[in-house]
Amino acid sequence: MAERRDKASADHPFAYEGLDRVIHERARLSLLTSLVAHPQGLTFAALKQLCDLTDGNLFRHLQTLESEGIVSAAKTPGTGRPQTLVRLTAAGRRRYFDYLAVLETVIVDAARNTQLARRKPPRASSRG
Amino acid sequence: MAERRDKASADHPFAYEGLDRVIHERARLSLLTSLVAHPQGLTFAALKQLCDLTDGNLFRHLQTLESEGIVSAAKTPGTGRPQTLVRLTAAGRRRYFDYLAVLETVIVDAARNTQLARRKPPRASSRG
DNA sequence: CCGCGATACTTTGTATCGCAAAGTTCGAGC
DNA sequence: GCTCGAACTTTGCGATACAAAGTATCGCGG
Repeated sequence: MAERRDKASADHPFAYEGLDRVIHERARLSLLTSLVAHPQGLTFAALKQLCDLTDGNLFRHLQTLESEGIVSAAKTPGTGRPQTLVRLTAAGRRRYFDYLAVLETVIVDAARNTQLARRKPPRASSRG
Repeated sequence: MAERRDKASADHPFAYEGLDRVIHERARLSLLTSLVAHPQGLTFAALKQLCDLTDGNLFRHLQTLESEGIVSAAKTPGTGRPQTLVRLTAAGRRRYFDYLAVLETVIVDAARNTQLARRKPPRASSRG
């Protein structure tokens, strides 16, 4: 049941449509992996350092992620210098893990098919 | 020069600079995964079907991959309709697996860090 | 108090690149 | 011979990643 999208997968076994473009981008993948490791949130500067991004680059990607509801940016309301604290939302975390699952599929596919390939190409996907 | 990269990795643990932009693109990742599974090569039409790509799109990505020496495209020399047979080169296969290794690192990192995160966020602010 | 530099964030411009629609060539069928 | 269709190829548009430059605030020294 509920194999509607699997139908497409069956027709196009290597399409990997589940690879969200929003998350798949290297910089954003880095950011999200960082944030997963720090559920209490990370500052702008910390993210910049961890992911080796320039200011503008980081800002742009954070904007994208925030507009998608994947991260939330809260500015410290105190009188001191307002530092943005970036956190991963629940939906964002779920979406991230969903993406990771697809990545694992890619890796498993590659590994399994490589096994077959190394043994010998018996029949090259005759039917599916 | 190459050691500098490791140094950078140490400073920026989540940068994942090893994620080759050429391979990381979804369509090309699909193509390479397909080709890994079919060392005898695949035709233009087969790749189009497997990866669910349009003609122009497929052509463009094959161009990119070929110019990088990742795949080789050989046209059937027979008198019949010349069909391009695309194969993964040895260098391409190596590069692909190198990329996959980095992907695995991402997944492992995420999984490990998630373990810590799932235990519980002990204190909201890391440093006071 | 006022300038000076540093830090945190934002804006803007460019160059790249993914994507698909249209074009071209070749073979098969009528 | 002409048409239809499949296999490629070309072209143009739109999105976006990237970084350089700009703005605002804080802390320090005069």
